[in-house]
Order: sequence, then C-alpha cells, then structure tokens
Amino acid sequence: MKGRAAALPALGELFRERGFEGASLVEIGERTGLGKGSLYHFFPGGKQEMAAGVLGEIADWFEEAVYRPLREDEDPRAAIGAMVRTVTDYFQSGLRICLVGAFAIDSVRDRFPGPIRDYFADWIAALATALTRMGHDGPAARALAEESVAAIQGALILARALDDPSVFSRNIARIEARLLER
Amino acid sequence: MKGRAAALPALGELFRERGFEGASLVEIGERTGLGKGSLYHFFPGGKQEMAAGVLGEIADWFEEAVYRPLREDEDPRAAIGAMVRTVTDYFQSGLRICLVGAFAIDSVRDRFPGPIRDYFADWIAALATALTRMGHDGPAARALAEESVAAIQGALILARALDDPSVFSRNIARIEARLLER
DNA sequence: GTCTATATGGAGATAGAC
DNA sequence: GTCTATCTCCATATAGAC
Repeated sequence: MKGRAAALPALGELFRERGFEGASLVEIGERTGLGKGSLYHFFPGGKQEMAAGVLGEIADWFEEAVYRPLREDEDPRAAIGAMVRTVTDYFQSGLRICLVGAFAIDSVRDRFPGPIRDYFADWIAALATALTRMGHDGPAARALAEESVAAIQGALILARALDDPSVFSRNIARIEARLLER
Repeated sequence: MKGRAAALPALGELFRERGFEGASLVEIGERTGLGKGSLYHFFPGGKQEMAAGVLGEIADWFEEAVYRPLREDEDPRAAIGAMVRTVTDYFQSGLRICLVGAFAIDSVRDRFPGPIRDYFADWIAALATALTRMGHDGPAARALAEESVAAIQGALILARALDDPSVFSRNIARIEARLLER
C-alpha cells in the first residue's frame, strides 16, 4: 500500500478538480498521503510523470471495462448498453469530468499528445467495431461512433456548465437510443 | 487604441492557448502590448477581471452574431444555417477551442459560474426558439437544441484530441443535417 | 522509503516617478 | 496612462540525514 499504484487514483481525482497546473505538490502530498520525498521517489519526473501515470491507468481501465467488451462481446447491442451504463457510472452522471477530454482542450495537451489521441481513437474504433457487427457498413459505423463519443464529451461540458446532472442523463439516453436504433 | 477594449481579443486568444492559470502576466503584457502598469490601470482586479472582461465580450459577440438571429430571423432554417457557418468560422473548424467550454471543465469554473451558465443557457434557448418556429413542439425543440450545442462542444474536444479538423467538419455537418431535417 | 530543510525561480500584484 | 523597480508569496524540485 501507499505505493505508486495506490497514489494514482487520488492523483487522478485531484487533476480533475484542479487541473494539471492547478494541482500543487503540497495538495498532492495531502491527498496521496505521501511526502515530497516519497512522491519524487515514485515519480522522479515530477508532476509530468504523475499525470502520465494517471493517463496510463485511465487507458488501462477503459481498455478492460469499455473497449474490449465493445470489440469482443458476442452481443454488440448488449456491449453498447453496457458501455452506456459503465460510462454513466464512471462520469457520475456528469458530476465527474473526463480528465482526458479536459487535457485535450488545455495547454497540457502538448505534453501528452499520444495518450490523449489514443484514448479517443481507441474508443471510437472499438465502438465502430460493435456497430459494424450490428450491421452498419464501415463508414456509417465510424461516423456514428465518432458522433457518439463526441456527444458524451459535449454532454459532460454542458452538465458542468449548467450545473445540472440531468443534462448528462438526457444526452446519454439520446446517444444510446441512436446507437441501438435499427 | 491600446485601451481596455483593444486588449480583450488578445487576452481571449491567450487564455485559449494557455488557460487561465497558465497565462502569465509577462506574456499577457507581450501579447497585449501593455505594461503591467497599464494592465492594472485598465483591470484593477488583475487576471480575474481580465478573464471576466473576455467572457463579457464573448457573450456580447454571440448575442449579436448567433443568439439574436436565431431568435428573431424570420426564416428559422436560414438562421440555423447561418449559425452553423458562423460558429464554424468562429472556431476555425476546430482549430480554435471554445473558451467558455474550456472554463466549464476547468477549476476556474467556480470563479465565473454565471457567465459560463448563461453562455450555454442562452445558446440553447435561442436555438430552441428557432426550432419551435420550424414546427417542433417545445420539449422536442429544447432537447434537439441541447443535443446540438453539446455536440458542437464535443466536436471541438475530439478535433483537438485527434488533431484533425476534419473531425469538426464532419460533426458539424451531421448536426446541421439533424437540425434541418423535416 | 520517508522526512525536513532548502534552493531557485517565477508568479501576481503594487509603488511611485514621470 | 505608462514605466521600472520591487514586494511577497508559493510553485516545483532537490539534498541529504535517518
């Protein structure tokens, strides 16, 4: 316990709340329960390495919980339904932002271009795979997948801007309906 | 010239590029052509007042260029088409982020809750007005307006994450088609 | 591995001459 | 109104004892 892996979830939450620049090492120490000495022991590269670790953990989690089921579940409709429930829970109906999406429109984007690109490219590709197995042709599947992933991100922005989680719920329901129609 | 009003566009671009926290007073001075003395003369409240000024200018611009035409144009379909062209130009096909959207998922959101909420609430309300005059009933118009504004924000995130402006173009085309169908 | 103390730099903001 | 000089504070990061 109290190692590098145990610190990553706390780091992720803090970056969500304060942003990369806004998260100070003092608060990082408080939230992870690690002193500066330990932090730089586990993350010699400092904040940059901490954020990279968080992005890696997020990528792993989505691969297991979202992308792989979309690609491999034998029932693509069920996999899409599961995706909707999983991300609704993950983003806490809009109360929790998408760290990768936030980074994408922040100046830190230039520090992590690969992980940010892959997160969305992998999501779109996995969703398109499921849609293809539902009978959509390739281009239509890709278009609908891209549209749906974008819509989720937009719903997160709108829910926070309006301070109203029901915005997220309504939008995710519309997205699911469009993904499952036909 | 060189006054407060002339500084706001440069401030907006800088906040877009660096974020609120990331924009330093030194760079603000360089980009606006104003020294610290002048900056604090025009903005006694410092960075906070600068950002508030930028948000106010954005609100005014959207009111004139987007919201009012949506509400008042006698041809709602034409007004929606104009909105799509206007925002495509404004966001430079996804190369330029939405500062209000970025603030909404940043920690600075708590500094400007009113302007952030109003920007999106006004946009959705104006678009819903146009849709109502196209024949949608009230709830359907509001739902489609909310979905469309969210989709634009999501398209901006995705275009930057994938570093591909064509993502924005494809998404905005789909949004327009859905707004104008029927 | 974890602690405390510290180095170093840059941040936002202010003072006061001009 | 604009300039330069300066204040204060806190940021990230490091060093070295334990």
